[in-house]
Amino acid sequence: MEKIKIVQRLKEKGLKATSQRIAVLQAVLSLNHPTIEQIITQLKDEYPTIATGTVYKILDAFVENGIIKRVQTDNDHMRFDGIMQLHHHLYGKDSNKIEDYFDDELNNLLNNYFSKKKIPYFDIESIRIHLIGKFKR
Amino acid sequence: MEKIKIVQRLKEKGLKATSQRIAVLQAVLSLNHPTIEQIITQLKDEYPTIATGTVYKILDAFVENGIIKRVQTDNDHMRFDGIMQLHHHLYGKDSNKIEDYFDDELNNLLNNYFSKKKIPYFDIESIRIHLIGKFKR
DNA sequence: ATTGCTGCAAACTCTTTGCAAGTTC
DNA sequence: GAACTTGCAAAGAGTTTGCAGCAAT
Repeated sequence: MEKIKIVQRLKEKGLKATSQRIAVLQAVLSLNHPTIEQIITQLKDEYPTIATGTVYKILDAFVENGIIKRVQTDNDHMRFDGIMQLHHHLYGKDSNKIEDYFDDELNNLLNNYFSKKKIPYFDIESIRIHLIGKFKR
Repeated sequence: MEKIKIVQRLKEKGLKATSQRIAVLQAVLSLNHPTIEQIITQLKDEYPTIATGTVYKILDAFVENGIIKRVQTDNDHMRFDGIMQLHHHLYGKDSNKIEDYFDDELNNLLNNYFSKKKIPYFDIESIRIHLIGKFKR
């Protein structure tokens, strides 16, 4: 994504477009569900002075403002996802890999299903599928 | 669950049925996706001498042996689930609540769907739905 | 008796916080 | 210039580890 769009994405939410934020958002978008560590590693080349605490603060601000999302994991460290469009995830059982999975047919199927079968005590806002299995080589 | 079945569940996996393990498993089964803290709180009454590190070790052993599962969360602390039967989860958006959701009709629908629509580079072993929304009061 | 488990406390790792100095609008 | 953001370093929280003593089989 070009820098101009990144800046836009920040300003839309009322966040100041500092060079650190731009770099962090670029990193999240270019990496695949990265941990903080991976983000910092990626940044250090072009931005060796960035502070760990700053990266945490930036990512928190992004999540709060709906610019990125946290990825759910069993346990390991925080991971982030810059794709805000509805999608699902493939979780590699042995590898630590998480891949995006887009499937509108599936989304329709599920929306249909849950529009008929209501859960009495719960209002669904979004539906996410976790497909757990193995990536083929 | 009665104590005898708990002991069975441990011995089946080759784990010694210590009183600490029995108490931890009972706690996980009686609580709703508890954190470690909740488990320890529950245990302290009847078992005030149990050590935090021991609880961590016990839970790890349980997960490794398929006696319980970890629950995925955005970020907060480890949570555990003693129900091994296939089921899904409702995540309260504001509350921190996670509830179980059983739905065989849904399971069939999804199994059907994915038996037709293969993902070329991925072998699905299990499908879990996360329904994110709000619990009605 | 053997093997495995617990309790404890110290060590680790990741994450959060506070504040002065620096930037953006 | 006002308001916000960064860097830094220290503190916090949760989790892991090692080992001597203890318990289960």
